[in-house]
Amino acid sequence: MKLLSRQEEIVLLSIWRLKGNAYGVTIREYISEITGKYWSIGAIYVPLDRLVEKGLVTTYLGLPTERRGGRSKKFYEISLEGMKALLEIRQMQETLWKGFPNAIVK
Amino acid sequence: MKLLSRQEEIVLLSIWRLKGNAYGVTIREYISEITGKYWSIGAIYVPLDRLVEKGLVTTYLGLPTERRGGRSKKFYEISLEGMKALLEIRQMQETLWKGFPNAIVK
DNA sequence: CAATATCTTCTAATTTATAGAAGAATAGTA
DNA sequence: TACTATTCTTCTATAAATTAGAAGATATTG
Repeated sequence: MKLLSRQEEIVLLSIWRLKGNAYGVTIREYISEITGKYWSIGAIYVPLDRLVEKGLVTTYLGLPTERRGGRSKKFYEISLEGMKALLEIRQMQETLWKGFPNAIVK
Repeated sequence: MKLLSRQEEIVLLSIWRLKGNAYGVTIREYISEITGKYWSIGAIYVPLDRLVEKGLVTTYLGLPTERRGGRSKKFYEISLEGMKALLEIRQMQETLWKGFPNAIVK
């Protein structure tokens, strides 16, 4: 299996953390918050679509809520494959980062 | 500053771990070993060049050795900027991964 | 119905990643 | 010296991922 890209990792972990409330808008908000950077709409939906295509996440449509407006929310969930991909990348990261200092020592 | 890409992270950490012995060939070997995957020559040198261009690593040429063959080795070192970029990405990762399980629980 | 709000789809442009042929430099050997 | 084997990097082309945001869809409110 190919390694997860950076953006795939971030998006997957966001879905995991948002639990049953992971859809485009909340994922984008969460990622902006964590990274402190601006993320365009496409920067969220494009990798989401790819993750679905690869089978790392699944989706289901939400029902109308009491809040005004919007198409049906498209909720995302991590599949078993997605969890495995995350575990794999974490293992690699732990190997790579082992022993790396917590601050810059000159 | 933009986030490090996956490949930039891997390459930077490889340089860090290889200390004074980080040049194209050893970096490629190390990354293959860590990831268990095949990496083409370009997959190493292209991101290396970009890291130099961005100022995250510096280079110096090695002198001929007793071993046969080859152009001068081009050694790589992480710059202060590079270390900062690594610390930044690690902090983000720790936030993202916090609480993630060690195994898949159904 | 018009106005407003919330969400997703789509597509184009930019940046990264991936592959490997070609070229360069050095040492060994006849 | 000439030639062969070896080790490394440069270069360039293609594929894939990232990024941006206009458009369109759907819902509520007045």
